[in-house]
This record gives sequence, C-alpha cells and structure tokens, in this order.
Amino acid sequence: MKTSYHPQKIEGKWQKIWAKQGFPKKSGGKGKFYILDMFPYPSGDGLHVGHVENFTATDIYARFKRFQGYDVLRPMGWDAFGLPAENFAIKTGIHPKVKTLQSIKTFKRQMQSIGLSYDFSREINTSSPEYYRWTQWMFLFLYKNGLAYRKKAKVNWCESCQTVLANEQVIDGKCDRSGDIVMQKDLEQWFFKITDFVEPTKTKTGKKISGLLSGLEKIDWPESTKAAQKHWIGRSEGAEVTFYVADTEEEIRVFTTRLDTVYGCTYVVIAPEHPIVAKLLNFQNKEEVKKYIEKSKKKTDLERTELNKEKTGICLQGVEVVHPFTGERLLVYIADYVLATYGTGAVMGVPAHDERDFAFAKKYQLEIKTVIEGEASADPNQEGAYTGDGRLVDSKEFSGLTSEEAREKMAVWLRKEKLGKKVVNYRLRDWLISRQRYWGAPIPIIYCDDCGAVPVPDKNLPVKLPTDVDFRPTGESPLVSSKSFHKVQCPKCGAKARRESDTMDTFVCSSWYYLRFADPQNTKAFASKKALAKYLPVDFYMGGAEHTVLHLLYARFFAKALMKYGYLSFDEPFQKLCHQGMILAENGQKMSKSKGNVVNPDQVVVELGADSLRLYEMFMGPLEDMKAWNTKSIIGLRRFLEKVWRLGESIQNGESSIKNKDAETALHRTIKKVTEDLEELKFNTAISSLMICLNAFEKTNGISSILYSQFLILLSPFAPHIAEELWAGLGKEKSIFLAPWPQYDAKKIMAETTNIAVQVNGKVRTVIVVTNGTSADDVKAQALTDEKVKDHLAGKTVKKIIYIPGKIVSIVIG
RNA sequence: GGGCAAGUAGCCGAAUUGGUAUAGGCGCCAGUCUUAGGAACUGGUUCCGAAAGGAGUGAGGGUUCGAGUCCCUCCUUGCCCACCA
Repeated sequence: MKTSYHPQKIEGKWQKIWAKQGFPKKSGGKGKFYILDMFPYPSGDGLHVGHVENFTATDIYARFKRFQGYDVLRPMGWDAFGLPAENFAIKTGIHPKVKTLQSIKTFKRQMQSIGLSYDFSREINTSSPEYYRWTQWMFLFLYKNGLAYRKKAKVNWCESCQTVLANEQVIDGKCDRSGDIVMQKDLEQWFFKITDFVEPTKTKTGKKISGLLSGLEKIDWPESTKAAQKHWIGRSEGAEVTFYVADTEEEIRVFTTRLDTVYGCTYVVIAPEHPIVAKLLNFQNKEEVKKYIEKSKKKTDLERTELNKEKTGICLQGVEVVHPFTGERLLVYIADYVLATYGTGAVMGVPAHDERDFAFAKKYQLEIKTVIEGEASADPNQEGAYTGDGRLVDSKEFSGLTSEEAREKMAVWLRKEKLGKKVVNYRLRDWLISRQRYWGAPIPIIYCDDCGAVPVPDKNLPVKLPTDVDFRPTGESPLVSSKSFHKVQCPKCGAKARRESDTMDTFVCSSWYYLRFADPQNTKAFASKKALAKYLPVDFYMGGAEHTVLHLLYARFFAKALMKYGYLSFDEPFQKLCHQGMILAENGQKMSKSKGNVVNPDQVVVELGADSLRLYEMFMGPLEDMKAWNTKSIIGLRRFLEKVWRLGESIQNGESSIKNKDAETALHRTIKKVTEDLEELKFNTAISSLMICLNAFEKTNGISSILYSQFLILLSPFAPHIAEELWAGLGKEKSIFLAPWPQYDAKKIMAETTNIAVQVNGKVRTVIVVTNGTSADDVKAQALTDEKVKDHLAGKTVKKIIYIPGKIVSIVIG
C-alpha cells in the first residue's frame, strides 16, 4: 500500500505560511529564552550537513521552549567578513560584497527549506555599514578606555603573495594559497588588552566582574571547553629572580616556576629579541651574536617548532651574571628556544631538572648540578633530567626542605634581599586585531603628523570600506590603493592626515553580535539598555567545537569590558553552551570539497524531504558525538514518517476511534521520555521513543484521534511540516504549535505487573512476574518457589536474599 | 610531550546512572501480498550448542550479592594545545 505522503507538496506550503505570518506565538508568560546558533560564515559552498545538525538541534529546542510558554528569541545572521570572499575576489575580480550577498541568499533559502524557525526580522550582516558602524564603535570604546593600543609586532608575511596573512591562513608554517614558507615581519599593530580581564575586576560602582578564569566556574559549559580555555589562558605561579650582570648596573630577570631548583642553575639564557642585548655590546663575539640573532629572526614558525629537538644558541663571551643565591659567576647564552613573549624573555638554565635545559647543556657542555632528589631516587647515571618535586640537596640553608617548602622560603629570601619576588604569569597574550586586508571593518583611526593617532569622531562613523581598490596583493592593505579613502583631515587640528588602512580581525565582529540581536535596527546605540535587559544574556548557545578558545574567549572579554564601563549588567554572555559533533563522510573521513565527499542537504530535501533530513541528523547519535554520514540509513526515518502519515489517514477516514489501553500506556510513557529528553538535548533517544510509541499504536486495533493528536505534538518539534499538515487534517484550525504540550499521567505509565529478574549467585536464572504492591517478603518467597530457581538451590543453603524493589531478587547460596 | 573524549552486534547506537546488556534504526534472512519489485506488511537476527546450558560490552586485575557503568594497570582511536621555563 502506497501512502500519499509527499513532503515536496506540504513542506513548501508550511514554510511559506511560517515565513509570512511569523512563527506562531503563544502567550505563556514564562519569560524570555534566548537561543543562539554561532552565526555562519556564508561560504559559496552553501549549507553543510554540520550546519544542519547544529541548526536543527536548536530549532527543536526552540520549538519545545515555545511550547512551554517561553518568549523565545531565535535570531540568525551572517559573519560575512573574511578571507575566502577576498581571495575569491583576487582570483575572479568579483567584489566580495557581491559574492557575499549571493552566498547569504543561498544560505537563507536552504535554512528555510529545512523549516528552521528563525526570526529573520532580526537578521544582521557584519559586513553591512549599519553593523560595522558599531564594530567601530566597539573599537573606539576600548581605545578610549585604554583597552586598545598600538605597538610593533610580528606578523605572518608571505613573500610570494606579497601580503600579510592571518594566523588561520598559515598552515604548518606555510601560506595556504601559495604554499610558500611564511616569514615574520615587524609592523605597527593594534591590540586589545584581553589580559586585563583574566583576573576578577570591578565596575566603577563596585559591582564584581568575574575573571576569564573564575567566570568559567559559574557557567554551564562542556568541561572540555572550560579546560581548553583555562589551558589557553595558562596561569602559572612562579617567581622572578634577578641576575645582575657582573661589573655593571644591568640586570637580567628570569621567570621560573621551579625556584626550588635555583641552586642547580649553571647558566642563563635569553631570547634573541631580549632588549638587554642592545645594552651589552661589550661582548667579544659581537659579530657572531649578531648573525645568530639575524638568523633566528628569519626563522619561520615552522623551523622554530619542527626543529625542536636540536636546540641552538650562542654564548655572549665576556658577559657574566651573578647567581643571586651563591654569588657564582655564570655564562649567558642567547637561544631561540626561549620565547621573548613569555615571562621575562629569559630563563635560568637548570639542566639537572628541566628537559630543555638538559638538552641545551649537553650540546654546549655546560655543568649539570643535581639539587633535587626524588622519593624513588632514580639511577644517577640515567640520561635526562629529573623534573619532579623532591627534597633539596646542595642548596645551602635550604637543603633538606621539600620542593614546596623551598619555593616559599626562597621567595621570602628573594624579597628580603630585593632580588626577586613571587609572580604569576599567563600564556594568554593581548589580542592582535590588525589585519592588512580589505574585506573587514576598517579601524576608525586617523594619523596626523602633529596629533598622532586620533580616533574618528562618533558622528563620522561608519568609516566605510571604499570600493575603488585593487585587490591584487602589493604588500600593503588594499585600502592603501584607494584615493577616496585616504584623503582625510585630522579631526583634531584639521591638517592633512591619513587613515589607518588596516581592517579588524573578523573575530572582533563576532565578539559582540549576540548583543546586536536584541535590538538590530538601533541607530543610536549598539543596542538599547531596555532591549539588552529584556533578552540578554544568551541562555543557550550552540556551535562547533573549533571555537572552543578564540571566539568564545573574545566574546567573554567583550562582555566583561562592556560591563566594566556600565554598558552591560552581566559578565558572562553565554549561560549554557553545547557543541555539536562533527559529521564525517561515509568512510569516516572529514568531508571536504577536494575529496569530493561532501553531502549536500538540498539533495536529501528533494529526495526524501526536510522532515526526514531533520529526523535523520538527530537520530544519528548523541548530539555532541562525532558521527559518520550514512545515506542508506535515512530511509528508516522516512519510513517512520510514512507510517505516521498512514495512521493519520486511517484516523481521518474514521476507521479507528476506539480507546485502547496499551496505546494509552505507550503514549504516556512517550510523553514522559520525549519531554525529559528534549530538556537534555537527547534527541536520538527521543526519536527512538516516538518510534516505539508508533509501533505500539500499530499493534492495537486502532487508536483515538486524541491519542494520535498528542503524539503529533510530541513529533512536531522534530518534524514540523508533517505534524502541522496532519494536525490540520484532524480538523484543527489553529497551528499545532499553539497547542498545549501534553502532560503524562503517572498512573497510566504503570503496568499492573512487573517483571523481576531472579539472580542466583550473580547469574540471572529466571524472570518472575510480580503484581505491583506485593510485599518484599512475598516477592522473595515467590522467587524461592520458582521451579528454575529451585533447581539451582538444590542441596545448598541460602545465605542471603537481596530484593531491589521493581528490579531484581539476588539470592546468595553457599 | 600535555590536556580532553571515546572503545558495546555486520553498521549507527540504547541501557532507568551499580540491578534482566544489545531498546530504536540500518543491513541481512524467511514468509505474505503482488505480473514483477530494490514498494508495503509479518516474523526472525550477539556468539557457541540439537538442547540443557555456556560465553559475552578494547585487554588484564580489583571492589560488590550483582560491574558496560566504580577503582587500578595497559592497549587502541579521535580531537585540541604544544620549546610557556
């Protein structure tokens, strides 16, 4: 028997109705609920099945929350600036704006074709002047409060493309387009002071703002994501120790987390970029040192990381430093395994207790002094460093202390002698936001010979992206080639001035977009206080795990900075966060254009329908898990919908209107399960329970339209089109999404009898049927008289009987 | 090297959080209906065994009346970070 279920006929119809009338709104009075998807970059390839997974999951959740009576905010927008559109422009000459708008159109069409219930009246596009006007405002806000500053910094440079590259364009130290090795180049760059917010701060009125670290403790995020952020911030407690350069006033300060090993320090190493090198030009091998520094400057990231086994360095001949504890004179080396950007850019060499120092000392034949002995004292002849804690030896008055005690006492001593102190260091560095790129928000700064860097006055925002530019790479930002862009007067003194030609990292645009959705058309502020108070913070945020650190950290930084200056009243923007697992190709590989294994959701929609696609992606497995696509399996979900449809037809024809107890029990169990699973985002098991319910319906002679309509409501968040259609088929006039969510009756779930397993010495021997309400003693007695159990008990004594009500009887015999 | 996940049928996965392992789906097998079907429906489907029974959740140990679930050791896979002193 063929059904008349034709998704192609009904899905478009309902999509049009939803788009025209807006999503049916219930007046539930439960308050607001802000559900947000990480907004996509509108790529030319269209929607990926991974997007579908993400957006369907939030769509189901949003529809469920609306059923519960929440005022759900569910917006969508476009993270529209970025490299692919610009690279495409370089190749084809087609303006990024044109290409971007095209892609957005495709994305939107695809989103609507799978029935996603977005409020497109709030749509935003980060590349529109109406939006980036406020991105520029954000920049100026940070600048005016001392949280944006300019300094010389290294950038990635591709010689063959004649351009600066963003970090994400550098793959394994090579340019992702030309494949050439990426060089480092010093340029003036803008930074945001994200490091100011690692530890808690306060607003002017004294309200507490949690730090980027401490704030993690109060939000409902995956533990792995929190751990990754913690690790990225990399807080480490240690000490700074001053080594005076012998016979001079100069000093080298080192950072160490292992102050307890200080007596094992036999030399000091500084980074090639360390400022002291310029001050100490009296060493004998000046030329060689210069050469080494030049060479390491030219070294690529690739070389610095790949060659990490063989450490290089050079001794500053004639320079010695004084060991602060012993007064010994030690040699000083320059080596590029020491990073200028971490700690003080200098380390004390303790080869006996640090792997890297050990390798370095071996190579340059430096003294190795053991000062820590581990509990299980390792073979002294063994190659390598002992890096664990232990007890101090050969450390004068500190000998005999444990590492932990020594770190405390030595720090006290340093402080007293003014030779150092305890310090905390972070791995996290300030955020470099300059990009020498066209397709981004221009940095709203004007440079004047007299006034220096002058912010563009608010009334002149936005600083619009010019259109008279050459996209071909020249070594400068394409904006430099625009005449209209550059002709500008200093806002302070009126003299001829020039504009900053760099644009902002696209992560700046996405660091605050979730605020704009509250009030997307506002021209006076990025959002009104009233709108922010109504919808923010985001209650549920969902997106790929690839944004575990950068985007999610930057967005938190923005919230904290804005709160500090009174623009927001919360310090964590995303209360609950969830990552969908990646969807792989059928063979378990990553989907990629080059491998030709990308699944196009459009094709599935055409062949089997949007509802089948939605159900399939949710049924594949747990939301957060990585899972492989399997085209064959989609048919199972389509079959399920066919059955639902057929049952609906039989009810419409009046074939079955008898009340059936088994069907009722099945329904109420399903109401319970689906409701619970929806709240926990366990969509795979929710769908499974709907299938079980339908199978039960089919086993009965027929079901009433009341039971069936309740079932449809449970199905509707997952498969909205078919649910709406069948609901209408039952003669209902209003949308199914205005119906009340079904409630289960605990009495109807309970069966009259329960099957209890009986174990003898841990093995299940039989299952007995027990009438509900039977006393524990009676159940035990019933178990003991069971024939199969008796066989196993023959000739043995019963030592113990354990009864877990409703579950199991466990008999222990000897 | 560090951090985080995860290993259950032929495949995707369930398992009331320590209580009958393998629900639901795919696939496969048989049957029904059909001119026919790769449609639909019904039944079956962890392995060994004729059965009784036995084995069984990456491997090995432990705790427990009872372990997929808790503890220890190891193996494998995936992801992220990685010379951070």
